[in-house]
Amino acid sequence: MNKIPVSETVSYLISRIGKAHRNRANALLASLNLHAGQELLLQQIYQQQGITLNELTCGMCVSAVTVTRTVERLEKNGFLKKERCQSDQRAVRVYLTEKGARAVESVEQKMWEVLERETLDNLSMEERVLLKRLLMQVLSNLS
Amino acid sequence: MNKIPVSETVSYLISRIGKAHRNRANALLASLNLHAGQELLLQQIYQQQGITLNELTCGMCVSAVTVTRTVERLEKNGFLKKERCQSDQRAVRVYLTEKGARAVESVEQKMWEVLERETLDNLSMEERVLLKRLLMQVLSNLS
DNA sequence: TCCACTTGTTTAGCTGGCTAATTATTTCTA
DNA sequence: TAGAAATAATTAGCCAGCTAAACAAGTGGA
Repeated sequence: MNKIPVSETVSYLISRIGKAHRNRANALLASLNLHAGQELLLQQIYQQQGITLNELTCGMCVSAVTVTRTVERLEKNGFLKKERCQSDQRAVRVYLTEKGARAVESVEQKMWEVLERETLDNLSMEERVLLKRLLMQVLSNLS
Repeated sequence: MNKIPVSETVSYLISRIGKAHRNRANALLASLNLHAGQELLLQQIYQQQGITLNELTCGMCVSAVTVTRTVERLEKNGFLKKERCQSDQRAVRVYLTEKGARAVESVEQKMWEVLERETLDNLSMEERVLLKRLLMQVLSNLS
């Protein structure tokens, strides 16, 4: 039962990769005046205009508080508009503005594609497929 | 050149895993009144009593500001003590208190081992070795 | 119908991360 | 040796995440 040091564990690797990956995403988003958390949210609204905050909360695996505040800042910066739901006055629906829609469209080019290319650099096709399969199992383990 | 949706990329998987992993680490640390960022810092001090804030900054791949504030909070909660360096009055050296040392020792049992076991659940030995190798390449790509 | 419960959102207050700018000290160099 | 440059830490102010607690609106049952 010879223990391996923490710095040699897969868990430690994951925490380092998570940070490096987020840092890189933020750097790529900086030119669009967006942050990583904001981008995922805009993307969801892009796919479903009029989505409610509660639906955003579920879809992003993030607390409702975080959604409220992120939406608030994105509205202040002109990326989206809020509107209270007619049929259920508790709920708030959000819609992308033109600025918001343009941002989502250019992010795919400027961030996700670059990030994916950089992440998978130096890996063969077989290794990429394998990595994806293993990571899906890890995500399932942690969820 | 048929594009795959963002939600099918390895990058997206990594961001989801990063969050799930951090959440699980925080949950395991909660009983010790620690957060994930604080633990890594205490661990470094444990390995090198009297380490300076600047050395901590380099070792953790984190900004100097974050180190200053995390150290401040950990000192307030009695996990460590600060002391100005004699030979270089600019630098600050930090030392674990007994409480801090006990915390580091129990974290290894209560967090890292559990986290590693959960992370690698349902993977064979060969898959674990492979996953580690692939993740080391990814980390290298992103650093 | 009215009260209890559930649901959607928000407020308050915390940690963790960042950049930019400031302060204090050391080091280097003209 | 005096002044410029580099280094270590801090302050101010931002975004992202969280829990706990409050509030408002809908739902259901006695």
